[in-house]
Amino acid sequence: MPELPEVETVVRGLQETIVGETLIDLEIPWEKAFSPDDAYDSLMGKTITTVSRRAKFIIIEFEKGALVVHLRMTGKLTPVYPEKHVTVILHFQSGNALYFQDMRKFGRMVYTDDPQNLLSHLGPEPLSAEFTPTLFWTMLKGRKQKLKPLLLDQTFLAGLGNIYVDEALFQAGIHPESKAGSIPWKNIQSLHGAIQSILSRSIEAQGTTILNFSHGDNLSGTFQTALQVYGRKDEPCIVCETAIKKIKLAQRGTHFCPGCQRMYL
DNA sequence: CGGCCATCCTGCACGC
DNA sequence: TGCGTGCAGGATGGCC
Repeated sequence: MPELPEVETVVRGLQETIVGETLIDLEIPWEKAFSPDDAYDSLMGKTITTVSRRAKFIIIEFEKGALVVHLRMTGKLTPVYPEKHVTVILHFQSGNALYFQDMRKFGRMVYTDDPQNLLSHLGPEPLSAEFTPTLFWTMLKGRKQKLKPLLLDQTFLAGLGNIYVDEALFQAGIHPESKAGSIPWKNIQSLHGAIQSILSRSIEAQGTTILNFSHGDNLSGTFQTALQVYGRKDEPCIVCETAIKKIKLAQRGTHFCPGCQRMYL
């Protein structure tokens, strides 16, 4: 499933392939994937000027207006025609096309005149200069909820997904059920560092990073080898050999080491 | 406010 | 072998 680093990789690819393309047709085989349904006239004949990312959203900007895309679990944007699960197709004047393929059909593409406003509810970017340990401390201060659900809240911090939250909390030695406002300054610094290093290492590993854990899907690539708790239920912790525990937290599978990750209450 | 839950989807694992 | 059941998850919205 695409997390922030995968989305960043997709965006970098699109910057090379679709900027300058002019839209001449729009096909929507799966209607729920696209909104609003009267966007056709606004988009036709428009040329793509930039492609960027905000959290896990892809922003495809035209001369006027933008398509904002969220891949959710299984979405892909590809210039190569996929046989199955195509939800939206952009046809360009050049003869090229961009296919939105999405097996589970959770992904969405929205046309908007004002992408900034559409995404204004999002919290800070975890890799931005703005997101400092001091800011993180301010954000956590006084918060009473459990740490992991808060870290997954995109209005709190934008871009972290389930897998990387588990990994960051392990790396920082903090129990996912800790009370957010009770984390000591030193450990906030550790967590901040863990979040940034995991995300940036994963971006570096991009070409080969495939984090699709849904059951039988094979993990290929390099970053999987860096996963220390996610998907390792009952296996020994790589640090202390305690069996990795899996619980349900905020409706999400949550992996942690009871030996290494301390609970702050 | 915090913590639940359902919803959307499909493919795969598992048990019988 | 084959079938039914349950699980996985990002984000939103509703409920208590």
